[in-house]
Amino acid sequence: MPKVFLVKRRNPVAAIRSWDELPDEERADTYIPVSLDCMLHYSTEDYRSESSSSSSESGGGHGDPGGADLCRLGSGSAQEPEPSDHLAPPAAAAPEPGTHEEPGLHLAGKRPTARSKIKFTTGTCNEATVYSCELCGKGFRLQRMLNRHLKCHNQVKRHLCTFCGKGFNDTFDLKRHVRTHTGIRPYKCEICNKAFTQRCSLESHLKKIHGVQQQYAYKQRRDKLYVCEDCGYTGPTQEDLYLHVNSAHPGSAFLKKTSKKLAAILQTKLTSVLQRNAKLSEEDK
DNA sequence: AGATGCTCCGACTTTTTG
DNA sequence: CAAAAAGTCGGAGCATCT
Repeated sequence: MPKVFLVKRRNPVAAIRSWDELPDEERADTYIPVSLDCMLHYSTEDYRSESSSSSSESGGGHGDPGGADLCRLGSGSAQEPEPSDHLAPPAAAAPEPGTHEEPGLHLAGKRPTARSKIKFTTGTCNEATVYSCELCGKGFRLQRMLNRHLKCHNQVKRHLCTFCGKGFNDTFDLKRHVRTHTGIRPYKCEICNKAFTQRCSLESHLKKIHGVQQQYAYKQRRDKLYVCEDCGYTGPTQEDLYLHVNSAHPGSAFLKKTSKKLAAILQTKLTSVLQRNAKLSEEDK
């Protein structure tokens, strides 16, 4: 099966550099507001049959599936996922794929074949409430986790790449993807200067090529890297990045997105720095 | 105030390409 | 086989809604 999601070429039409500047309706006209309907029409079997017959279209779009309506709520011990139940053949009422009018389905590609990697998270929380997915039986401790998981089953994706049109469920996924278009590679190997878009790629490179094993405890947070998605600049702190963007990319969406609280703090620091610099330059005269 | 949604990021993983 | 790209989940912070 050809790899359908690899970015091969840049869409010459897409000239918009920053997707964040787009309103929701433009960056994702395929977005379907939270509603149960779209998912009730979409059984697992439909999903699978579509997957198997999927064209070479890219990952296509998911949309908000409608949250808790699709979950079964129960205790962890009494509510084990029942995959066979969830994977049962589609209800007869289920429409032919593509027959129900789902806005944006024209853009929504077919989901790739179901992956084998299934992580069941219900096993360790017997006493806790578990929200389980009606489609695949996965369980989640938090409803918001289930809600997000449900997006994986949906064909409509909210976040579209302005370069190639590929859709993603998560803004971060889109951000990560866009780096393949912009060429920004924040993670550099200090030994050979080779750069990577993802930290795991760098760590894999370090281990396999240079035999350098990163010493991180399980789930230990690495030093966060603050990346300017406009030019690839990386800074050690958010303040550092803010200062950079403020001076180098005044119109950047990053500045608009920075929360007011944080922006106020950073702006105060920035102002004091500027004042100090001005004072120093005056003293030099 | 609590619930919920959105966003962000790390982490682990798989799949495909060259 | 290494690298690239992507799928997905855990967790957290913030904003908005009820």
